[in-house]
Amino acid sequence: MKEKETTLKVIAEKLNISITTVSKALKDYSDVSPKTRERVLELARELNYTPNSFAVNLRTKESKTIGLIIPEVVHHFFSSVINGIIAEAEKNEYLVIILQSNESLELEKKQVQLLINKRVDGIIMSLSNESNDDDHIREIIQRNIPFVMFDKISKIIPCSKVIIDDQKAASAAVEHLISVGCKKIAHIRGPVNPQNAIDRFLGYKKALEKNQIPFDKNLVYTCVRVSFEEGYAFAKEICENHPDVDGIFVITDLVAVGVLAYLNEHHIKVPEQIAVIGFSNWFMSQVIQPKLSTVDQPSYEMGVSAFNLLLKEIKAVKEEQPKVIENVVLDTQIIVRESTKK
Amino acid sequence: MKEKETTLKVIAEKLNISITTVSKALKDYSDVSPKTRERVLELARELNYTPNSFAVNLRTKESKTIGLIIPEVVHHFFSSVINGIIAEAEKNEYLVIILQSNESLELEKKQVQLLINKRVDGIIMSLSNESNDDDHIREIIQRNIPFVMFDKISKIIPCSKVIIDDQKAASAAVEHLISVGCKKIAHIRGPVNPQNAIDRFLGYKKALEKNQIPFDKNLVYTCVRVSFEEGYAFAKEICENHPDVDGIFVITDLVAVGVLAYLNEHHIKVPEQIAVIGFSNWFMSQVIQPKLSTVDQPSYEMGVSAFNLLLKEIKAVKEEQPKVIENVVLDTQIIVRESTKK
DNA sequence: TTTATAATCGAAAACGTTTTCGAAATTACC
DNA sequence: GGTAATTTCGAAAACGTTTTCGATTATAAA
Repeated sequence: MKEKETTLKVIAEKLNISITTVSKALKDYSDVSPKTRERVLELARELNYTPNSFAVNLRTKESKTIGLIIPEVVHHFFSSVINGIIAEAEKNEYLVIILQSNESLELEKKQVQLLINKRVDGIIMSLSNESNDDDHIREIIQRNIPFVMFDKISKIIPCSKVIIDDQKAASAAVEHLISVGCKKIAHIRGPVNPQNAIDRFLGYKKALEKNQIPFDKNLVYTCVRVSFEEGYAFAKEICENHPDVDGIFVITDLVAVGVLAYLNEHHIKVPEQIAVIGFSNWFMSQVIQPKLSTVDQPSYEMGVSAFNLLLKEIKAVKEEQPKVIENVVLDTQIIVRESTKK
Repeated sequence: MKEKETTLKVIAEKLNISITTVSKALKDYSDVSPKTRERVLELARELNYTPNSFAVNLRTKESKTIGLIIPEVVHHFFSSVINGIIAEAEKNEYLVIILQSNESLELEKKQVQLLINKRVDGIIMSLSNESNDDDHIREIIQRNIPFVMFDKISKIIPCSKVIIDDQKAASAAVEHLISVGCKKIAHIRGPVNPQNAIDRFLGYKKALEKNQIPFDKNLVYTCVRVSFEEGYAFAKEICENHPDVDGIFVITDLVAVGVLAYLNEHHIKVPEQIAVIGFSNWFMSQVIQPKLSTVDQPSYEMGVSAFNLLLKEIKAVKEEQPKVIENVVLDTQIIVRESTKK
């Protein structure tokens, strides 16, 4: 036999008072006498009462749950962001539903629909490489659902964003290569679509210009999958076709590690013959040989501020205040390790 | 002015039919005429109707949402498991709320409560290192909430589990070290509490016995935080106090990478002087120097079967069938790389 | 004692859906 | 035409909570 759930009703019946009073007692309303409040609290504790969140959701029209869509979970950067988001969410008594788009626009669209249908209180998102300012994103805005983008954003969508200054960071990385004596610097860039790949490429170009190094489009290699293997393959191409390249700026550490693997295997000295700098400061980068120089991106903090921006929007929407769009740009930092220490 | 939500009621009013009929039309009940069904479907599409999940949850007493508690998100193994779980969940139209215990029992307890209060349809969990068969776990069982444990499990909790045979896998790893000629093998083990650390230790011991190598408790080092730094420090201790050790079996790759870092820095040849084998096959292991031998643990598949076990339980509970406890033991595989290839 | 004020309570509606069961309308059959 | 069988519909209850507003009771003031 199943014991029945403890609801306001059973408490009310046992105490011979109304459901209303029970509810008020539990929520510290002022119009319930200390005596009855005490009796209610005690019985509630005894019967292990927990409010039925389904009913609360329906009544209050909020679920204290947010949705998070990211391209990949198994990814040092993204899992760190997740970490920041769920930590901050928990502090504020929010739960986080995580979905993974696998870099597929189609999946991403489905997932946005899922979250809208679930009526989450807000959505945090980093776009897939295929995605830009598409209808599904616009629908979120249109429905006035609190919405924050981070990292892989779309510039033209009007919403709060948490990013780094990719262009500036990339410039700094390339200037670091120049400062250690590199004269001919290749760039292994990310896919054509994502804004941060574009910005890092622009940063690369700008740093060259600033230092009177001619830009050569043949020295730019474009990743499709942003993988270890691509790094390996492009390193091979660079060495075979441009033996005078003495520095490589790579879109992200994972790819840079592929580059190092090729260079190591072919006994090309890093950094003496070719200096390499990555991006994102994956954990891996500090344990490989040679240790990889990189750009540190505050991933955990990104998660924290993305959640806090979202929370602000959630509150604003609840109080029917006008929406405030806020952009947070977090600082990056060049981490110099062996791969550029000439 | 806010346009009001599309509900069954507004559709019903516009078509001058009852809410009941609208609901039935949308859910393909047989007792609604093709004509009215068509009218309903069309208007629903036009008004972009999506059922209010809060109301559905309340009515059906299920939310198509499960909870997942793990010790750490930023962890190659766990993020792979997450990947498997949310992929499989999505196929079955479930969403996943993820919580991170940070290896803290106290946090874990809070989170279990959170999920119970949220009334998720089921819970998947990997215990924190501090946790064992505690009250909060028992409460899940007691409330008859579908529940599956994986990886870090408690042997005495009666519930479905997805694990590997840690003891067997550890034995195989140690026997592999023996097969390449190691005579004196140290073990850097995990914390005292978790079952898998215990089992791997037992596997280590058993492999020694089987090969007539005397067990020496001084060659066993116990991690507390299971970190890179501990690997580094224990490697130092081993080299300084037991210079004749020629093989090390390490609880997990992260720690093993710390070991390799120390050995590399001190020009101790791996595997010639000391062979090293890790556990879990983190991505990192194939890109460091020397490439790390390890035990491959099918993390993605673990996630998939954990979800499927949970789904079975959810269905069983819904149909009020007796609970079936099922244990899935997945295969592991020794991956031989440079760190043991003598 | 009467009246006014404050403290305490509860009825009822609402949130939006699902489902049961009976009523009404249509069709089939003779 | 009437009756029976079938199709189509809708009223209403239920899920469990929150909140408004009016009613009742106890206390204070006159």
